[in-house]
Amino acid sequence: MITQSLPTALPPDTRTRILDLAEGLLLERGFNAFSYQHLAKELGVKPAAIHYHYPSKDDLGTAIVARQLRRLRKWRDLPRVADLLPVAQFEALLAVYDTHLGHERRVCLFGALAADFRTLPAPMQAELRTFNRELTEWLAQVLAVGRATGTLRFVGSPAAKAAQVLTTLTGALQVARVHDETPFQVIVGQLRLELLA
Amino acid sequence: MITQSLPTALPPDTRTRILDLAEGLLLERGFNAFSYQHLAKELGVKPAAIHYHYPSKDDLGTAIVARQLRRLRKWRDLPRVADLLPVAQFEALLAVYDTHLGHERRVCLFGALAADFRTLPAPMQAELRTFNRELTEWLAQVLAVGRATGTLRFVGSPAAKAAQVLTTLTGALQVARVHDETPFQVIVGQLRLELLA
DNA sequence: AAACTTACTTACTAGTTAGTAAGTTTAAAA
DNA sequence: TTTTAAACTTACTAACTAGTAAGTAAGTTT
Repeated sequence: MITQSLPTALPPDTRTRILDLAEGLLLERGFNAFSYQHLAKELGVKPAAIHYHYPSKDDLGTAIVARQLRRLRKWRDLPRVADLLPVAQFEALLAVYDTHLGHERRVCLFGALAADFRTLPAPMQAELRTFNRELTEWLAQVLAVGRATGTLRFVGSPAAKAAQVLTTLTGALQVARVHDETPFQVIVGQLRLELLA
Repeated sequence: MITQSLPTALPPDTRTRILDLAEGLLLERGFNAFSYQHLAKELGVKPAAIHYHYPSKDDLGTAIVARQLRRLRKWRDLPRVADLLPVAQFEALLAVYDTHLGHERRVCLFGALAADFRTLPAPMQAELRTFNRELTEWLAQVLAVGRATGTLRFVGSPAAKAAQVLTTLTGALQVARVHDETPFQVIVGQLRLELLA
């Protein structure tokens, strides 16, 4: 047996460890609920080390959103996603949201930042708008093809339905945080019931 | 013409002015984005005056949610709401969310607090859960009667549909904040299209 | 008139925040 | 071998945070 080595999972450097931890805290507790001190203590470095990699908290926040945007584009264009039939693409999207539940009931990026949106630095706002726009456009396309091929069923425009479905998923993760996983499963079940032809 | 005097709109006392301002800031910028200093400066009093009325920020936050819960119950039981037909009750609910758009594009209480939920004091968490549960139960009843009388149309259980619709409305106000009012109108239009028989 | 209450202000504490400047260690490059 | 650059630590600042304690002025009750 040959040792698997592509892609090699290198031990993440400090820069990445900061980003991972900050992203986790953002999605679990909100952007204003963690500080450079928290990050530093958890990572076993001094706060100034965080400033070395991300001079300001604005830079750190923007880096988090920018990375999520890169991930979205990469995921969307992956053959194992792009080549699926619309129904399977929709299920793949639901699986992503379902994953959040298993990770400390994280909300999605959009749901984590929307309420505090006006307190965010402008570059972060811009990245988040792009993130939401591209995801909505992708889903609209999936829905359009799905309806055209008779595997997905809905009334109205694909764009409107996409906006509605994504908004519902964002909210469903928030409800899961406030109560428990049950309402999330109920809401996703309702979405499937309505959409799958 | 007789001067209208019931209920008299007294100039609000400091206690109420604090609550009103804090609620506005909560819904416009998030719970962690305002301080006793902000409140005091805006109201022309000293921070200690706020502490006199609401000893801790936890107390203030809990008072905001508790008042919203009282308002919900009062609204729901108002004759001009309780006596409406289901379709009109649903439209009355949509009107409430629409009102938020006109007020600096405020999100709803639930949408403002869900992301930061774990950082909130326990009494605030409890009040918010009750708020969401009662609102969902109310809408489930409205939907059940609406479908039974043939004026509302949906598949699945009324409870599941109610959870889905409220979650969508919460998210729609958040999307409106991040982008503009357009996606909110699009999503609400989609809801009407699907639900109104 | 005396006692008490309400609604504050003044003055303070202790802790946290983001952020900076200067120095140190380590390893790679010239 | 010297130089250079990356990745930090140490030590600090200025501003802000919630919260407290003591005092005060005005009105209410007894």
